[in-house]
Amino acid sequence: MKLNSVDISKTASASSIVFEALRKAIIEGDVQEGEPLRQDEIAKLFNTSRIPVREAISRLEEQGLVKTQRYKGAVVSGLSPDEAEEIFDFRALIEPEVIRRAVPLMSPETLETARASWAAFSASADPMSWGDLNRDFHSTLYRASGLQYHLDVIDNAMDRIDRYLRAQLILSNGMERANEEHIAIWEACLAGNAAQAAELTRLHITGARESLLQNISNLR
Amino acid sequence: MKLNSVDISKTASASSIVFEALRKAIIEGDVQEGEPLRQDEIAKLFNTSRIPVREAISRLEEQGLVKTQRYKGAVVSGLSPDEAEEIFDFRALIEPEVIRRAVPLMSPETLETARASWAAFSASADPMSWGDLNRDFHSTLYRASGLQYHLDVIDNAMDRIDRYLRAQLILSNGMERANEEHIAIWEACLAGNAAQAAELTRLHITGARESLLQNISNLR
DNA sequence: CTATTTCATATTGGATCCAATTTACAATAT
DNA sequence: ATATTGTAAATTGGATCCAATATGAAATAG
Repeated sequence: MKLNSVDISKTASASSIVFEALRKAIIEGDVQEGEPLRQDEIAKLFNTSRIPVREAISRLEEQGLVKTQRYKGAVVSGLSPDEAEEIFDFRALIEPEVIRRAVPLMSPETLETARASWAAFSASADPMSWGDLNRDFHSTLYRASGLQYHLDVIDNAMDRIDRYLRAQLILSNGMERANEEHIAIWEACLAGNAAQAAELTRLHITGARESLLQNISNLR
Repeated sequence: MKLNSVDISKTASASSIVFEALRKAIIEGDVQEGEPLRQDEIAKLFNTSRIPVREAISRLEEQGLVKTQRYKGAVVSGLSPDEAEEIFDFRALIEPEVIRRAVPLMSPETLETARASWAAFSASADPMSWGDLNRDFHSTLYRASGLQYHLDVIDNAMDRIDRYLRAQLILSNGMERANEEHIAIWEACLAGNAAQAAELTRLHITGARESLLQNISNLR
């Protein structure tokens, strides 16, 4: 029998749909930090009951994206400058190592996909899409490493600072600079120079950190 | 007014109690990998309804400790040798850096607490407590860094391999070796030699990884 | 006897209802 | 007027009930 099949067991539950939507809204800054998440309100928005909403919120808390207090509810958690700096330090430690191990494993398809990402990033005039394209570029390269745990951890770290990174891309010509650095990283990957790709990635991250810290007063 | 007060808002909800208990049972290996978590059964054990159990399970899934399939339920997730190796690699990357930054910040109290941990570890004849004392020793030292995000990430990584680490301590005289290495790390910290503490920590982790990989067939 | 098809049971996902707690505000006393 | 107390609305945590799905055994057709 020939037939386009989908694995029904993988269809999303209400709670995952709510979780993904809230996660996206939080990391993109659509709900401000400190803003409370009202279960009833969210349940109505998704035309569901509060049960899946509560499951979604407890998952968000486990990811560090919200903080809850008993009988008071959940608020979107923000980051102090120190906390943001710490997460940039963390990324600067782990991402260079991941790309270093990824370079020898990169297929032509990987490099082509990454090239398409930075090309789209470079060409896009829409600041709202910069964040996504930036993440696509890096995660495409990292994925070649096959280091799933590292990738998950990086994703969580990115989620926590996504808002600040987007702000940083808009401010202070961050986007132009990121673009040049992306091209340099990509060329190092293409050349198979793992050490250089790692070092450029490290500088890319510490550079973004410095730029963000300088601008942090503007963001508050 | 003078009165021994407790912050009632911090009293645990049913779902956190269930979450903590399941987490402990899983990382210590009291529930085997692959074993299903029946909501009803757990709810009865804790004399509660399935609602807090489900919240607990969804949090465990977010931590990677269980995997759930829609309408089929949750099973304790195991690690392939490759996955375990990856997590050791991850630890070998991040923990040396954390201790390196912690050393200059260690107070006499920190060093004393850590000393007490390795002394208890060294003196304990009970294999079941080795895992806890081992974690206490390292986390006491790491905590001095004040790097909360790093500490959280390390805790998650430790949770994922805790079972294997415990097994490894029992097998192949892992405990004696760990003990000697703990003392060496502690002495480097006492001497304020951050670089050495970092390198010894790295060797401590990669050594445990090698030993575990050699024994991994025995564990399955 | 084997393969397929009911069909009953077990289990999970979600909706609705109730209890516990917080919050905002009016009422009261000093 | 100000501080305290009482009260009602809002909100969350949990229990119970119902619906959707999976599982496994009995029934049935070949």
